[in-house]
Amino acid sequence: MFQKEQQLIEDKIKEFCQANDIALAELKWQSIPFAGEWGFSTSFFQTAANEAKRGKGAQVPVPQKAQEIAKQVRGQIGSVEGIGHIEAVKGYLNVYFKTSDYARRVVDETLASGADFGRGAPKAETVMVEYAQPNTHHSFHIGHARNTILGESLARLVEFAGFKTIRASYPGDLGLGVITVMWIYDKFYKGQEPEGVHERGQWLLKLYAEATAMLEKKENETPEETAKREGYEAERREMYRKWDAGDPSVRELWKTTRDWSLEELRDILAMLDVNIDVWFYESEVDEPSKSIVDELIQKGIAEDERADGGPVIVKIDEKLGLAKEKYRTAVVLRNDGTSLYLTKDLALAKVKFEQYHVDRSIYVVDFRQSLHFQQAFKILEMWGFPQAEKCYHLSYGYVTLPEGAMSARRGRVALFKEVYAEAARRVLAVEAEKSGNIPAGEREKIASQIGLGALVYSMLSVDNNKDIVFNIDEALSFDGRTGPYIQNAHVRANSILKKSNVTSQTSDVGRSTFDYDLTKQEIELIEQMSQFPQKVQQAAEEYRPLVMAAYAYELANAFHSFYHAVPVLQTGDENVKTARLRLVAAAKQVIANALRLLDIQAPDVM
RNA sequence: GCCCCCGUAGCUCAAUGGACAGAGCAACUGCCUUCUAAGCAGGAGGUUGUGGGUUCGAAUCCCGCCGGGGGCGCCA
Repeated sequence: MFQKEQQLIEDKIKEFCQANDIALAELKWQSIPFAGEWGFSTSFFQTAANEAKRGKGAQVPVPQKAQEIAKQVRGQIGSVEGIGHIEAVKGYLNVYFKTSDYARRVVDETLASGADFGRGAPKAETVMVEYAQPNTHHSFHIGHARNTILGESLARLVEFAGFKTIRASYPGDLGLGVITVMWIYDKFYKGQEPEGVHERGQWLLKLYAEATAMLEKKENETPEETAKREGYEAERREMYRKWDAGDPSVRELWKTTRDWSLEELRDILAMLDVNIDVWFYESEVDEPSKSIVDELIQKGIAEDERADGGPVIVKIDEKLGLAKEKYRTAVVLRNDGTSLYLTKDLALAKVKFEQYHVDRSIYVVDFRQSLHFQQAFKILEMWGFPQAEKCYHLSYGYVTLPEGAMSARRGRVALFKEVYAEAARRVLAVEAEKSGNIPAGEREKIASQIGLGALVYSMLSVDNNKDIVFNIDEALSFDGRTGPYIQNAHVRANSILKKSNVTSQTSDVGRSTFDYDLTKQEIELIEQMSQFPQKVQQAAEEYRPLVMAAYAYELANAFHSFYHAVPVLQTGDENVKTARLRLVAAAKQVIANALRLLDIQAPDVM
């Protein structure tokens, strides 16, 4: 936001150092950690170290030398438009803005840009973010929710940072797990169908758990039990074979049950305000992936061991001549000719780049699949796929329950839908006592916004590579560093504006000059607001919604402090009141923008 | 055996080469006849798992060790 001044000073520093034969290191600008005044700073430690290496002032310790240089530089800069004063402290050069100018610029720019405040300049690249890849014939649990929330927030960040963005979902609609559910349904539950989208979806999960129990080898099985289990297993394999061969009745059963799951998935994505642009399905890349395997065999990359009862494999390490195992050997086709997860990802990459013309492809998938993606991307490279290096696996930690890993087979899962309902229930209980003024009809909607805000924030305020132990009381907490805390700041800002008959949309409350003595709370708030654009870029570049989540809290925190300490409507001075109203409108806007990037709703009342 | 991730306050997490390692929760002290107390203000809490190394400077980078988790030929 203040590149012009920064550039000007940078030029002056360079000029000075050149004239005085000082080996200036690259200038890294950062904000000054102390609150109270705005500015930016740079240090001269590296430059001082450079000088020491050249034998100049070798006796002087680096920090002291850095301070000397900072002092000299400071003396040379003179006055710069918009800059109040400049200090040399502890080896740093601190450049301070004129308070009233800075405040006015931040507030004016925020109100002028509105929902676009912080948006990055358009960039030429198109980025595809693939997330929301639950398996069908299961139900959507809290682990899928983390994946979806992370992917959605990332997509919003990348898009807002200026990239053309395509959101892709890739449900796993085939494989042994899917067939397992179909097998038990066909054998024991044929014709049954629970009422309700979610009931039906969740029922399939129960069938899966039941089927797995039947098919699992038990200790101390009687010969009869073993025979029965082996019979079931043969039936399941046979069904898979029939699916693969395109048997009409099996395909029909598959289509029906698959739709049940997909309906549930679409409903959940709507709750999360996720709008997928492109739907890929494993079943659609199944056939194309097999021809890729043929090609791999022809090119001598893959080895076909099917004649000896083996699968088709790629000995990646061996082909690359690696001494240590790294990529290992990957199976790309079963001995019965059916494809695998890995096989399908080869075909999917091709579709993404060739059909959708993306420049970069991000796969949001938990860290346990790291080897899978390393293998997939490496095989693509060996195959001669030029965009292999543009594929990036965004790995994140997985979600477990306090009692251990979630397990669909054991029926030990925290279903998203149930957590969501519980969240809304808890908010409603709080609303009953605190929000008497909200009409009953509106309360429910707000309750789900706040409840979801808590849940979403708890997922995004942990860095990607950290596992989450899902504790419902912590995830749905409304106090402290939480989603509702940030939403509440938005609500309070709105409350002031409402009482003054000003909204952020009609921000026309007259011009303001901020030429009075600003309180430290106002200064801190404006400081936070001004950082939003760079936080957007950082979060998008690092693929880390956490950066935005942490920022949103800091911003809300600054607003709450301001709200408490600084009167707005009660201010006597009209000029001050006008300026503060504009500040509140601007702050509300930035909070809303930040929440939007986190896929959290910003209600006006709560 | 090989590879990946994690280890920071009692607990959950920030800080990714720079200024005194910061928040929240829990516990403690104050603040609602004043724009919503889902809030604010304050004190307390640390040998950043451990031993070396690189650097003017390391929670951060490199090597070793310890502890926890995950992955490693026909699951997804």
